[in-house]
Amino acid sequence: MQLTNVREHNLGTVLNTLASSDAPLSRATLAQATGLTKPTVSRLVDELLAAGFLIEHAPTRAVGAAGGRPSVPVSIAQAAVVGLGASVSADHVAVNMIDMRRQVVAVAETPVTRAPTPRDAVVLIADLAAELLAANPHTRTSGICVSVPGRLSPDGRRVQSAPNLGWEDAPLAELLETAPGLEDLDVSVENDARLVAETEIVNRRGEGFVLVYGESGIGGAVVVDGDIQRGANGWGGEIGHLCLDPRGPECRCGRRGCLEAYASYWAIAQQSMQTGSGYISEFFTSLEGDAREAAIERIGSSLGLALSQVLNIVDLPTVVLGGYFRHLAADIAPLVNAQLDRHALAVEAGGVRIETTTAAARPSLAGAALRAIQPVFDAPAEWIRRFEA
Amino acid sequence: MQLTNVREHNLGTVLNTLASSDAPLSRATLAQATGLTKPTVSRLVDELLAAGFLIEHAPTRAVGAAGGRPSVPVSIAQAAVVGLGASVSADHVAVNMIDMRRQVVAVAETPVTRAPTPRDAVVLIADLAAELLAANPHTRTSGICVSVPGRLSPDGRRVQSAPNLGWEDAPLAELLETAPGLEDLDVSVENDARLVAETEIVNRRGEGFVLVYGESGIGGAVVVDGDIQRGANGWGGEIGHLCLDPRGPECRCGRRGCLEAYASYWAIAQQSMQTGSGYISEFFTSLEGDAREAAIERIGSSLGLALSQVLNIVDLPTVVLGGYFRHLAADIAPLVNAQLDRHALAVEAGGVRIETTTAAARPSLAGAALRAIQPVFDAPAEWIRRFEA
DNA sequence: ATACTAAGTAATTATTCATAACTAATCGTT
DNA sequence: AACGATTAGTTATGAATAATTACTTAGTAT
Repeated sequence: MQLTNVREHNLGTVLNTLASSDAPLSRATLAQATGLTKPTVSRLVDELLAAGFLIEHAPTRAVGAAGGRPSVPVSIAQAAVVGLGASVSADHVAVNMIDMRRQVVAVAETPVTRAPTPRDAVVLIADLAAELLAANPHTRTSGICVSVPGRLSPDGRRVQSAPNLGWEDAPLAELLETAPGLEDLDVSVENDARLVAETEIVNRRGEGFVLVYGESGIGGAVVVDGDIQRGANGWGGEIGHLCLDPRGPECRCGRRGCLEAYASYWAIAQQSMQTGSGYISEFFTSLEGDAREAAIERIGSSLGLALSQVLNIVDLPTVVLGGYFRHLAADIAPLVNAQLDRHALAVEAGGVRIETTTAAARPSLAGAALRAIQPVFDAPAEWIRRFEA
Repeated sequence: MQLTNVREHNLGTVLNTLASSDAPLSRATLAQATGLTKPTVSRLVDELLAAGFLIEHAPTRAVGAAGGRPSVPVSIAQAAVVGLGASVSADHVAVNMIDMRRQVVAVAETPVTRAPTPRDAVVLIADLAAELLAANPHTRTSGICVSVPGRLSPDGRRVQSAPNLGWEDAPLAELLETAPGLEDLDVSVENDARLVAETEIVNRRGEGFVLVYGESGIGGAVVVDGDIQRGANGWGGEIGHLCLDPRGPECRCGRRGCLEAYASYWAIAQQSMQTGSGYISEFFTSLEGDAREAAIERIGSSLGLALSQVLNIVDLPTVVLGGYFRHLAADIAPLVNAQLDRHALAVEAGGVRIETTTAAARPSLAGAALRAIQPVFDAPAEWIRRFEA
């Protein structure tokens, strides 16, 4: 432990404590929450105020007590720093901007007629980013994170495969770093399901969960203590290819009996003999009658079995349904629960809650921007230095 | 981060760096390995030397270089502190002693004719511990950890159920703490499979793995970055009750198609119509001909399928087979690999290594003692104070 | 002998948080 | 209105720790 890191660590603690609090907090409350002493917190808060990362509010009188000096609540300043998120899909490219309150302040989008090449996608992203930055001229920007519906290399610099975009081994991080207008930004790339998980981590304040995300395929993430489990090759949480039955239906991946072969968009479309309009969520809302019944049954029970397996291995209290599973949640939850009751150990103890993603719209885009700005919370001193220079 | 903790942290870093090195290290090497400066390391090493936690060796000349002052290697002193491990099973109670080199220095054992009650087990453990401590009078002891073949409460103080011992909701930690002779020791209780994992963590230097441990049931552990994943209710890594087939054979736990219902001792014994001598490893070595073939086939393929599921969720590079699986490893490995090839994503990238537990004998007992002494490595300053007082 | 190299030590400095005492601001009671 | 009680926040001082810099030590190579 370098002594230099202690202040960095403590500044981060203060900032993160404020970030995960709904209301502004006083220095005294912060001291109690962080375990640091009042003078220490005072110093740290002053430093963050000077950097423009925090703002002071009007003094408020003590809560229920008899007297006492009014406290001066501080909270995170919106405009101090922003992060950019981007997402690429077969029909549009979008970029958004998030402030340090973790609220989206701007979105820009370009529709495309067919899936862009990696190079085209980067150009579109750079243009949209420039547009957003021009419209908000006085902000300092930490970085940009791009959400991709596909699998990444373990180092996160290449997109190994994104079937929906037709990408194979695309050096996306490198393209982004050299794109005009993005030179000064920290660049990262991440899988869309993982970024939905990032949004959930923020909204759930670090409690562990298993995310299942239905889009073109079925993605997922396992989150323990606020950290996404990546594993040795970056495939941690790839719930879509859990084997439910070795003699089950064939999957796109060439294996047999994967969850995707039961509960994915293409599997259900195939099963119900419908072509699908191309828009996944529309497809599911368009299903009616017996076809809908059958799809619900198939999705609910296969998902329940897969989740039983996941929960027996990682033992987490919450399952979060995202993507089109979110829209079907009310219908599939009883079926999922029935399977969990039958197969999951965790049900005997604390039980398992089935919930849906908390973000209203574009959770992976929101997650991308969150990922872009998170470093500022983790190492404020470094960013204070960078923005001064 | 309290400033007080910095030294504690750095002492721990130095001690753990030395512990995970085969050879003694010089102060200069330690400085490089830990990222601390030479003067700082010098101070920390001197402190640990004064406490008797380290010893200096004779100076050795520089390795391949042209000249230079000879370095003075230091290494961990064996006798500084010992930890006690204990294990309880249906036919014996054992206690061992491990030094800070993490080597077993003494073992004592009492056979029993039938499974002891919790109270009797504690008496036997305390007697054996007293015996070992009396035979090694000049050592300071950190604590004792007891290995139990059963499921613990989330706080680790009660044995919720241990079918082999006939225990139900036994307050083992409390009984141990009040046992005569153990008053001054830190007491803990842990599941046997988890303690086998603890041994593997030490021997594998923190690389992640999945452990499958076959004894009376099938236990397991998932280890990521040197940490055993426990989960919300303490059931993380309970691979034995993964569901391989919802319509599969009935399991002891009341569910259907659990791995245990295919690959456990009792399932195989049932299948092969043999009574079993009572000793599990003897049972498997006694199997011959078709019965053995069938058992291998059944164990290998079910284990392979279960491991495929685990690895798709946690994506780790190594599977470690323990307990009776260890003895069958050569035979079942091809079958396991065949299933992994068919169902596990990880095989496509780095591949998965199938290995066996590294400890020669009694891995759970060794793990118990390791667990007992580990706190000394993590917070040396605290123990230096405790031993001074 | 001399130069060179690397290990380890010593003295000083800088950074940081902890402690304790103090000031500030408000409420309630007398 | 005066006073005490209460809580927030600041100031001054102190203690702990690692970083920096320069130095000494003990060898090898020429």
